[in-house]
Amino acid sequence: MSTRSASAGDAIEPIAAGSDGGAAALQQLAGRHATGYRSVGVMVYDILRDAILGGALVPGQKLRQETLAELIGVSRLPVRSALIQLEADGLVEFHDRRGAVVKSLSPAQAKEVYDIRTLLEIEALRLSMSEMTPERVERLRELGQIADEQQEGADFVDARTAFYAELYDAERHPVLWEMIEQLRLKVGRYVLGWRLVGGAEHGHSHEKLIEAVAAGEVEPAVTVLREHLERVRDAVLELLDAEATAAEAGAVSARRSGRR
Amino acid sequence: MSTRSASAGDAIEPIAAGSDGGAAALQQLAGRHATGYRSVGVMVYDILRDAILGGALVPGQKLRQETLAELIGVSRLPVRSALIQLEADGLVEFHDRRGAVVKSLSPAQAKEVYDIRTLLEIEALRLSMSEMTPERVERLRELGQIADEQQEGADFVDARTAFYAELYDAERHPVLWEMIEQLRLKVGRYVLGWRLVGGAEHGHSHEKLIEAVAAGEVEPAVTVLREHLERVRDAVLELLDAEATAAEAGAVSARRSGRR
DNA sequence: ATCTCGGATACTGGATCCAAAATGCAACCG
DNA sequence: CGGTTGCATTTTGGATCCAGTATCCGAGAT
Repeated sequence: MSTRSASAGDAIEPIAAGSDGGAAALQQLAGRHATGYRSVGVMVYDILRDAILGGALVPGQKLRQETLAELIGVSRLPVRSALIQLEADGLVEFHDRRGAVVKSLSPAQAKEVYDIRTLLEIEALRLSMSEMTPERVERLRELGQIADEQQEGADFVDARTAFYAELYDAERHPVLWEMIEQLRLKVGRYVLGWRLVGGAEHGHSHEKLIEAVAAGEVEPAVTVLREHLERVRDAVLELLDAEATAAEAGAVSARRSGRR
Repeated sequence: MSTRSASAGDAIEPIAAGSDGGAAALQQLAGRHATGYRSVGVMVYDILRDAILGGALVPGQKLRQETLAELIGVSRLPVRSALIQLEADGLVEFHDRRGAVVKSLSPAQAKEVYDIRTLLEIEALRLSMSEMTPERVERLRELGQIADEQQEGADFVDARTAFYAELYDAERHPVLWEMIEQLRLKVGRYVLGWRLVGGAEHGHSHEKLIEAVAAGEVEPAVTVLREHLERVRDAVLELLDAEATAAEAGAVSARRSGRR
């Protein structure tokens, strides 16, 4: 039940989050998700996804199917299903016969993600504003309010998602919305980290955006959105650099203290 | 060959091509892919992907795991893996306890796909052209030549993919390239159908595009690309309309002939 | 003493087996 | 005669079991 046998495999672990590799956090996540799921596979998917996004499983960490299965309390099979889905989402990576690891994002890739998001989200905003209604503006205000109140990981993500789904009119543009969601997922883990550091004055741009949208002023709204994305992008890139240096330092200290 | 004859004969027929639902074509595909795969799961994925793109499995068709497993000659487990991956690609759709069906694209969604592709591919072209080299132009000419020679289903897709990967500098922009690939996959099945109907004068725009790229004329190249995508989009939308009406007629005839 | 080769161990990937849920048919009741 | 409910069949989804392969450690040879 515990992770005693896991110590053998920890040697390769490049970035050590904790000594347990996030096992405790993973079990807590499993507990939160335990209630009333239709299929175990998607439950495991949600758990692992939240674990990666929440930082319990860090980039580069190897994911042993049996360990994960035991921690969550299911068989290895739904774990495999979940890992396959996560691979398609770009969150984990399979090495041929050596299992799966949490995929890490290079700074260049992160920049790409935000540049594409800028392109797509501005397009989505333009399309959405061309068919804006007072009802949607009202709903947008509510959702923005809710989003700003949430502080915690999973709820925060959900609230923000709901807000942007309404802003971009996800109903009417499902493919575009799906693309945007995919990109947001790829950087989700880093955005959460950023939120914890310096996302306080964040709500202000939300408000400016909503007001521009409500007034029907397309170009100002686009500008606010673009600047917001650029600000987040720069923050994420900064955080990535910090992590890279930290990983370097961690590798050095691990080499010193670790097995020869 | 096998895929071509299958799609040529039954391309218009939307549901249940014959009574076997593309079983024969699927078995032949399985034979082609049978040699030397590292993992059975990805083999099944490739087979099913080619089957859907080639038209052997038509939109709306239900995919029974056991049937597919028997046809390909493997167990149900790798079939499940493949179906999960295909779901992530947006090619199939899971209904809760009722199995998977081949996803169909509504005309509105197809239009979305092409609008987003226009956005992304023009961006990719601009980025790529800002760092174009004579070597890449040369390679582009070769790949364009190869692509125009291929007529058959799978090779045709591969050749085109290689060409665009070089054109958009996929190496240097992996995320952007992945997005474009995803979108191309979603409409792949319809593009193949279109290719068979009226894609003859298609190579000409390729040449114009290459020449503009070689000359470093960005805006002309962008225009050629945009017009090309719009032309393909319109053709696909036309084909989708034709399929929709054919489906209607097919449903009527099936009702007349009496199902059981 | 170090490098290489061979065996043992452990992990992933696949197959078979089992249970749970949904659908369709049939029978019974209103 | 029609509707509703219950049972049986079908099919997905999960667990356990098995085999192939890669990694790691130790022993032997140079």
